[in-house]
Amino acid sequence: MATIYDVARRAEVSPATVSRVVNGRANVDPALAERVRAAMVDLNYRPNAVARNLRRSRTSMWAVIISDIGNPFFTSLVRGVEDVAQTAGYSVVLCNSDNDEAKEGQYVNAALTEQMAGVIISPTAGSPHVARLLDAGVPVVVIDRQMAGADVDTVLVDNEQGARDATGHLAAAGYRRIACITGPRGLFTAERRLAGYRAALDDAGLAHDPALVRHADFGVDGGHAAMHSLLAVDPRPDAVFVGNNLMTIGAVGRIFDEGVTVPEEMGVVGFDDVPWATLMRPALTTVAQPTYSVGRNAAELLTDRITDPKRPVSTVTLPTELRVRGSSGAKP
Amino acid sequence: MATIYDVARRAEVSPATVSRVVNGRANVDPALAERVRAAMVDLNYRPNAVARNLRRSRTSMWAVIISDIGNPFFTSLVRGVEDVAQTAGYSVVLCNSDNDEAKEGQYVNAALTEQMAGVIISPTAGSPHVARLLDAGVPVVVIDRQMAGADVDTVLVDNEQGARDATGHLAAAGYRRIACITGPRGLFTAERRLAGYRAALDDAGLAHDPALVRHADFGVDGGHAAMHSLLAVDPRPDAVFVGNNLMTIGAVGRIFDEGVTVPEEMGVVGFDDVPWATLMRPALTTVAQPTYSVGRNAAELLTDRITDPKRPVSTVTLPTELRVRGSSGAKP
DNA sequence: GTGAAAGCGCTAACAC
DNA sequence: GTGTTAGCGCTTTCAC
Repeated sequence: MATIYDVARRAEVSPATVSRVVNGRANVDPALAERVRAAMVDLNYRPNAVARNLRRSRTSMWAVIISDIGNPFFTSLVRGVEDVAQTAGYSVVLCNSDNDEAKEGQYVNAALTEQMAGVIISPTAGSPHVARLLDAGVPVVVIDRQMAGADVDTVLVDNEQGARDATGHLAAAGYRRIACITGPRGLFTAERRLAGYRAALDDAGLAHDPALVRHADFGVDGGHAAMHSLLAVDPRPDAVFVGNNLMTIGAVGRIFDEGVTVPEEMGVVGFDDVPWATLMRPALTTVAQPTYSVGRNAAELLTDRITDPKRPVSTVTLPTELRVRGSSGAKP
Repeated sequence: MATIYDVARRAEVSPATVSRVVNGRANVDPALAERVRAAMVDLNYRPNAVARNLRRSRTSMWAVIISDIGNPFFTSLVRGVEDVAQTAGYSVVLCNSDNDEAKEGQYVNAALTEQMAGVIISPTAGSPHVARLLDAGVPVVVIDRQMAGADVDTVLVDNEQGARDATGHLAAAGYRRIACITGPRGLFTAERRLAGYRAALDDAGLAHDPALVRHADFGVDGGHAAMHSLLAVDPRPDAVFVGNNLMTIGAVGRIFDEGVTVPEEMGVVGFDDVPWATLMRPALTTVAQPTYSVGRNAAELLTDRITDPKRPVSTVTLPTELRVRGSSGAKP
């Protein structure tokens, strides 16, 4: 691998001049610059980013640590981050923590030891790792979760309002015993969505029946099991608001297994829009999250934070959008 | 940030000794080692990976460059890679090329300048970038595509056999005018799947009707448009084999739009299993790919290549599995 | 406008 | 078993 010295020798200039050309500094004689460029091509020179990073003691990479690479939520989020990163001159590396605190810790270590320029993270519940990044002075933006008491830039979606819209829509369609399957107790998004569900019941003057609320694990099987137990409640719920996309798969699967009809016997609204929502029969009504915007906003907050580490932290909350389809069609 | 010299001073040893302790070398007096560890904790010392990488002139990161982060195919593939990487002591960073050759080029540049220890890549069609990695001596494993004439370790799934199984299954179920929607012309996986479709028609003694073959873009809209035009063919096809998961969404959507019934008027089999296959009514018959295994195998080939750069290249081809569900139910 | 030279933080000979 | 020392390849003062 050719080094900057090889190029300098061949172009008969000093390494400093090569460096200036490589980095597009002015103050280089055009003739010299041309010679340098020719030498770089001849030698197939490629700057060694590791050496540069060491010398500058900073890198141009961002780590995006997400909790589940399989969740469509993160797909367009990553695109939003990438689009901003690219114009700002950063590369994005994705790290998949799989909702596992230990794995998350490893990636945080990597971000720290690799001197990443910034980190965007959707932390696992009660994660101690965000604090470690903050302590080390690494610019951080948290997405999708609010860190209790942490002084950190954050991008959220309005989970409560989204859940309230969804549940309110079911109530308006005539459903009266509306159940809720939400995520694990104590998890930020799960609690907010549950709160929105409750608020909507109040709005509609419907009674709260604790027997109609389930906490599951945000996974397919959890949704399936929760729906199984809800269908055994007497009197049976006539609608269900499911608090994320994967649990919706499980819940709807269970509803079909039991031969219960949608939307006549059971209205369904899911949180998170998914590409296949229109493929279900009836098509699935969902609360769509502005995932691309979440990514963009997080990336913009990160560039701002990198530019000015002292600026006050801010939290951006983005609205959801209810997409009404057949699964919540008016109760006959 | 504390350096190795700070730790050495505090522990009253040399930097070399600290380095030995950090890297778990033997040959260090336990008492000294203890002092060093204490000093590291006191100073909250964290080794600077950039400096280490420069000195060793290698890193412990792998780049996994995938063509579409939104495709479920890559989800468990990444898990397979990560599981192997972790035990081998590597970190995995994901790069999303979005099937864009320019973006892929950027990530290849990053892998090169950042001195990545290895690269696993699903290249865009006709990508020149794999050759650049190879030329630079970077260990590379190609997945999902066969690079014409390139001397590179490769992990594939048996696209042709999978398509043949799918189409043969439709024929066996009694469908007679079986259409095919495959990917872009010249794309490796698209061509192999088309070849498998044709082989199955031969197996079943069915005629080849060129009017029943479509090339689309492996996206939802492409599948939708292709199905739209297939439904206008007279006589209409009575079944369709769709060459990837996203196009299947579009194609099935179109079939429903037209009020055509599945599986009675139109049998459907898709390539790539998806989590929501069982949610469709009827549930979707698919050709499942062993995605996790693809990831594991690629990672294992990569470690082998890193260990022994001179070993002959190998290609691993993994079998698919036909998952029969309702959408291909016997034609009445 | 250009070059000489000093490190960034670490590891690995080599000497003791 | 431990310390000294010389770089890894680059950027950046500081002279000129």
